[in-house]
Amino acid sequence: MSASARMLQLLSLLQTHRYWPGGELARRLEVSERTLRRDVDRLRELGYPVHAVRGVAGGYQLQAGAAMPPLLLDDEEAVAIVVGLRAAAGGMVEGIDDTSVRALSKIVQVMPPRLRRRVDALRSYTVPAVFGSGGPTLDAGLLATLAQACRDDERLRFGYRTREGDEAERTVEPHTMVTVGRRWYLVAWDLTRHDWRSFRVDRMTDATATGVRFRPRELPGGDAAEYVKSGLRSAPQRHHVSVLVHADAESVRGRVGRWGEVTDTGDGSCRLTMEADDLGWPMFALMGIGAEFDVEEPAELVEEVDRVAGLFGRAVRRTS
Amino acid sequence: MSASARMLQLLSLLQTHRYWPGGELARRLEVSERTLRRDVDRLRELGYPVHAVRGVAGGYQLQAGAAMPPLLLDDEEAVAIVVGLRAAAGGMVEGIDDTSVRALSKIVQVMPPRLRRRVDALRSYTVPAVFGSGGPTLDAGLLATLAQACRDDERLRFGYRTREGDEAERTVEPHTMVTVGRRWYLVAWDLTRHDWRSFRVDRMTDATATGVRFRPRELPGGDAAEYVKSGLRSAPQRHHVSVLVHADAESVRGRVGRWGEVTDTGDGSCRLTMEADDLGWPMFALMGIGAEFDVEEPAELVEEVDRVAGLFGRAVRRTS
DNA sequence: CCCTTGCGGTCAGGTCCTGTCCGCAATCCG
DNA sequence: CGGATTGCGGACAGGACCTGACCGCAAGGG
Repeated sequence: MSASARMLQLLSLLQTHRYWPGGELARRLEVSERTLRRDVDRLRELGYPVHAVRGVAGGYQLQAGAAMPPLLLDDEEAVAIVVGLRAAAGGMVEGIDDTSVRALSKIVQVMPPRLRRRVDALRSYTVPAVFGSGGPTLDAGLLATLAQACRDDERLRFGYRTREGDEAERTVEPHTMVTVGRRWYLVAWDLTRHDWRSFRVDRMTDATATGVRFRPRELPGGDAAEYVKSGLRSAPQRHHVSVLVHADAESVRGRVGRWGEVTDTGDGSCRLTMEADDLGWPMFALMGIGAEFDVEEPAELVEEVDRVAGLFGRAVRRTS
Repeated sequence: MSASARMLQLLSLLQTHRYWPGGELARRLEVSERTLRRDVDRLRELGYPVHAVRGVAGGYQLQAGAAMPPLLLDDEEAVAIVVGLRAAAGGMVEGIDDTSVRALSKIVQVMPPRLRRRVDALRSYTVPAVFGSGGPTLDAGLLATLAQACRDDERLRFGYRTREGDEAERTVEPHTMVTVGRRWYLVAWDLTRHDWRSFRVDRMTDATATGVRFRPRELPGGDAAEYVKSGLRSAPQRHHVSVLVHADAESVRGRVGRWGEVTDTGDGSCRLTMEADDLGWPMFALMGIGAEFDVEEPAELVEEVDRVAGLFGRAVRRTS
C-alpha cells in the first residue's frame, strides 16, 4: 500500500475507535512500529491532533483540532447523515436551511448508488413538516440537485407549474437558491424567456441537470435574496400572530422553544408572538402549551381556533 | 507539501466543485500537470472514481463510487450535519436513531471547539420533539457522549434520578444504547451495585467519561435490547390509538405520513391507528387532518380532545 | 522498582516521486 | 474537415523521501 493510502486508512482507524495501541495499528497497516510513529507524526504535521498515551494501556487517539479532518464514514453513518440533513433542509430546523442543502448536495454527489437507495427507502419516515397542514412537502433530493447545479454552473431543465396552474418545461441557468420564510426559491436565468426569474421550488417537478455548463451571468443588483423578495410584492401572506397566554412565561418559553417570542406581561401571564405564513404552527403551539389563552391577532387565527374547537367538540359529543 | 497531503487536498478540491480543468488543479496544488495526472491515477487506484472529460472545457470530476470517500467538510457544513443529526437522534426521524447517534459521536469527537459552540448556539432552534407536551427533550450531546463511551469502553459517571425522584451519582461500564419506543436506554454494568442495569437517558444528568477504560463484560443473554424490554414489565404506558376519520384514506395518509396506519373503511372514511406513549402526537395528527372524526380508543384520548375543545372554545368566546 | 509503551535520533538501502519531453486520442468549434 | 484544446500515458534521470533496524530515553501503571 502506498504511503498516502496508508494515511487515509490510519485516519479512518483513528475515527472508529478512540484508543489504539501502537502495535495494533502497525499490524493493521502492515508496517513497522517505527513507520507508524512517522505516519502519526505526518498526520500531526498536517494539523490533525493525534494524542498519545504512554505506559500500559497507552495508545493513540484523534482529538478535536483546529479544522475538520476528512470524515471517513461507514455506510450506515452516511445514510443517517443524509436523512438528518434532509429533515433539516426540509425546514424542520431553523437557521441552517441553505447550509444543509449545500452539505447534502456534496454528500449525495459522491454517495454510492446503493446508499442512495437506502436513503430513499427511509424518505417518508421523516416527520411531515407541518404535520399535514399544507406544508409544501419539499423533496430534499430536488433541493440537492438544484444546489449542485448552482454550484457547478450546470444548466437545469424542469417542469414548472405557474400560479395559474399551467405546466410548462423550463430550461435555465441556475444562479442561487434563496429561502424566504419557509419557502425555497431558485433564482435563475430563463433561457426561453431570456430574462431573470425566480422559481418556487415546490412548484418544480423532475429537475435534471442537463450536463451543459455555462459561464455565470451577473445578476443585476447582485443580491439574489433581495431579488426574490422584491418579486414577492404579491404579499407573502405572513401572519403576525399575537396571543395572550395565561401561564407563566418560563414554562411557555420551554414549550415553544425558539418558535415564538415570549414576553412576560407580569401578572402570571405572557404574550406569545410568532411570524407564520401558515397558521398550522401557531395552532400546534397553542395545543402544546395547553393553557388558557386569548387570541389578539390575527382574526384568521380565531376562526381557526373556533374551527378546531367545533371539530373536537363534535367528536367528543359523538363518542359519548 | 507532501504527496499524502496533496492527495487529501485534491480530494477536497474535487468535492467542492464538480468540474476542474487539469491546469487549474495543477496550479492550486503547485505541481506539474503530469504529476497531477499521476495523483488522479493514484486516487483512482484507491477506489475513488475520478471521471475526466477531454476536449475544450474538459476537466476532472469526482463521481459516486463503490464506497464513501473521505468527506472534507467546511465549517458550516459540519455544523449543519451535526444539527441535522441531533434532530434525527432526538427522535424526529423514525428508523435511524441509533445510527445517527453513532455518526454524531464520531463527528463531535473530532470537531473543533469553535464549531461545537456554534452548534450549541443553534441547539434550541430545532423543533421541540412533541412541541412541548412533555417530550423528554433529549440532549443530543448527552447521547453522543454515551455512544462514544460505549464504543470506546470508557467508564461513565452521571447523576441519575430514579422513578421515585431520588438523585444519586452512578459510575458504570457502559455496554450498549437501546431505543425502545421513543425512549433511550443505556445498558451498563453498575460499579456500585455490581450488577447490570438499564438507565433511562432522559433521567441522566451531567454524564462524563472518566477516561478510564475497561475490558467489556459479557451481558447475560447477550441481547441488550431484550434486556431492556424485559426490565419494562412495569407497563410502558403505551396507548393503542384508533380513530375513525371521515375523510378519504388517501388524503389522510398524505397528512400523517408514516406516523400512523391508515386503513380504508370503504364509505369515504378511514381508520387511523397509531401507537403512542404520549397522546400529544395523535392530538397533533387529528388537528393536522382537520376532518371530522370519532375516537374509538383510548378513553384518555377522548378526554384530551374534550380538554382542548373546551380550551379553544373558551378562547374564542373570550375574544368575540 | 520494573514493565509496558510511546518518542525520536541515526543510518543505509532502495523505493517512488517529480519534472521534462514526447506522441497520441478525444472532444468541440468553426 | 482541420485546428485548438485538453486529457493520457510511456520513458528517463535525478533526487527526495520513505522504510526498517537499532538504539537509548521518557512517561505511566502497578
